[in-house]
Amino acid sequence: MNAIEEKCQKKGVRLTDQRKTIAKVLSESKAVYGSKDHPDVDELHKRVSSIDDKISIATVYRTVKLFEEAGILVKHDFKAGKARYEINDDHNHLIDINSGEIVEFVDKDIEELQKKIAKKLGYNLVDHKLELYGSKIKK
Amino acid sequence: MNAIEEKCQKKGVRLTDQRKTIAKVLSESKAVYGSKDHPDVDELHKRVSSIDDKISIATVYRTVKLFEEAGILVKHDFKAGKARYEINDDHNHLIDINSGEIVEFVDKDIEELQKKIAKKLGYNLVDHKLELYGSKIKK
DNA sequence: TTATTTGCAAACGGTTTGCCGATTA
DNA sequence: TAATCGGCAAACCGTTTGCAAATAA
Repeated sequence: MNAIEEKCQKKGVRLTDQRKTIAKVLSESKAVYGSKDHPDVDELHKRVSSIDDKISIATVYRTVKLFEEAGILVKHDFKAGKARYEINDDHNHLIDINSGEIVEFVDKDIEELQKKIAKKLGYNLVDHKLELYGSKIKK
Repeated sequence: MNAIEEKCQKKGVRLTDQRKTIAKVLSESKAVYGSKDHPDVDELHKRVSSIDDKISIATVYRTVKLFEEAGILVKHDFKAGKARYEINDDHNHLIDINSGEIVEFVDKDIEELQKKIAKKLGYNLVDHKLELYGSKIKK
């Protein structure tokens, strides 16, 4: 049983065959595709179909939304149009404006600074989204 | 002639009556609605229609895209579904998760930090998007 | 005059949903 | 068994686009 299935159980989310398959694909996503993997629903459906080709895209949509509401996945709209998903695990993204490649990073300092700024504005920081867009430095 | 019209001229964007009207609405947007104003296309169309009710929503879509490509407007997808626009002027957003209210802010420190992080990852920072989500601190 | 723009309505593309038979707990 | 889920296809909704008439330069 993978991490996603465990979280489902904890939250009382019914574990169907389809959901297990989707959870499996998501859990393996990073391992197989590296840290740049942020599949959209179509891509997920493709991967899922290679295991069970009877799973409809509607189910992928429903599951992905379910997992998001359960806090298992995060949804990104790097460029609106197609949402992309990845396992919830707090970090930020740097997007290569030329290749579209996504680099993940975490930075303690920026996190602290954000909290401080929110407080100054009279808010408790609940969530944040930081995306950097850059071009590769040539050596 | 407002700032948007000037930029259009500079960029060789043809100034039609419709575009002038939309530019006017956009220029006045902040003044009238305050810093929390980030209208979507529908809202823009409504405001524009009160001046000239023959302007179609297709034109608003086309114009808004045109202005964005000219660097006059920035497009936001705070929550995907409906894009929202505002005059291009670099700052960040804090979004009240309860009321949806948007607070704008700038912070030098965070800007510097972002540049540094990008560099460390091997990139030149071209653009960035920072959104904080918070809940009001009660006093 | 001539390239561009606009309004209209139809098309598009990602996402959601109603229905109903299938499945889970 | 009762509640929930999944497949299918149709609906949805924000956005884009082809076309012919109107307009800016």
